[in-house]
Amino acid sequence: MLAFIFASKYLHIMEIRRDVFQAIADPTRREIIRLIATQPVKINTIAERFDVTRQAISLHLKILSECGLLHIRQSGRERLCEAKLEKLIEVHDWVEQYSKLWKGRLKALKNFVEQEELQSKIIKKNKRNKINQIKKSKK
Amino acid sequence: MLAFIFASKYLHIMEIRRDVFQAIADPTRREIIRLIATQPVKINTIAERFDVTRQAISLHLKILSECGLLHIRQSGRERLCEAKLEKLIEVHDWVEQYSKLWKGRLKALKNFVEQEELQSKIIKKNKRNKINQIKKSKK
DNA sequence: AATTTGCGCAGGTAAATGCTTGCATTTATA
DNA sequence: TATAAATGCAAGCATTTACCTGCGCAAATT
Repeated sequence: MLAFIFASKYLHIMEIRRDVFQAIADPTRREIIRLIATQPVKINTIAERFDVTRQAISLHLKILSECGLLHIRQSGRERLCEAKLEKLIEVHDWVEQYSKLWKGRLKALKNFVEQEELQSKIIKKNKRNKINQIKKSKK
Repeated sequence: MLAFIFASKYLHIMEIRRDVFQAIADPTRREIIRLIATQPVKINTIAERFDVTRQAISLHLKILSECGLLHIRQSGRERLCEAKLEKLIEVHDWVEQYSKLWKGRLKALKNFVEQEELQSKIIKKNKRNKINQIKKSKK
């Protein structure tokens, strides 16, 4: 428990601020992942697709590489960037634990709404009966 | 196409820098989500669980709220934070499109490794036969 | 009515992020 | 061998982030 408090206090200092969640937070980096998802691509080719300098893209690639989302392979004077999509399992698993919760809730909500509808129908029916009774008694 | 280039150029200016990916990038915010995932919790109760000030936590809650991951409900002088986990669908779907790719690759890799093993066995077998032949001829 | 509790808001700081320009280095190629 | 191409590295800058302290205000509690 103490360790937990300690860890949470110094998390922003201790932790290498390069986890997968951090890496995919940036839209440019997500776009890079999309580009290299199916086949390895040269650094320059990636850079050409964006309107920022090659250096800026290089930095993004470094971040992605540092957190294990891609691997850079030297090939002559070129460098090929290959996606390591398995690293996304971390994110997948994290979301998955909550998807169970929200799916459960949606189901519960659906049941609730259906129950409400049923109740509302019964009330309406009773109301109609009462109105009919009043009408009858007026006659 | 032009629109895409334009969009990608000004993405970091145009975009409200508060998307779900950005929100879950911070470990403190992920921990907050964990705390309120199953039931609504008061702001102060959340803040007590961390070693930073209430104000810092309040800011995190604001960010989570702005991107739709939680809803703050006033209840007298208290404020209850309720998780809106459905918002994680965005992340879920994004990861899912790549999970298909990485699963496919792992399968391909498995096949490749199995093939390699088979090849290696055949080679070893051939080698063994040769050695035996040599041994035989020596005798 | 006075105090406590639960919060928001404003202003300030240090570090991180995202980008730039300029220069060095290695490897193909004319 | 000179040159072009593909890249890395370093220094600098604006913006954002993740904190902090201090203050104010309204709803409960005493």
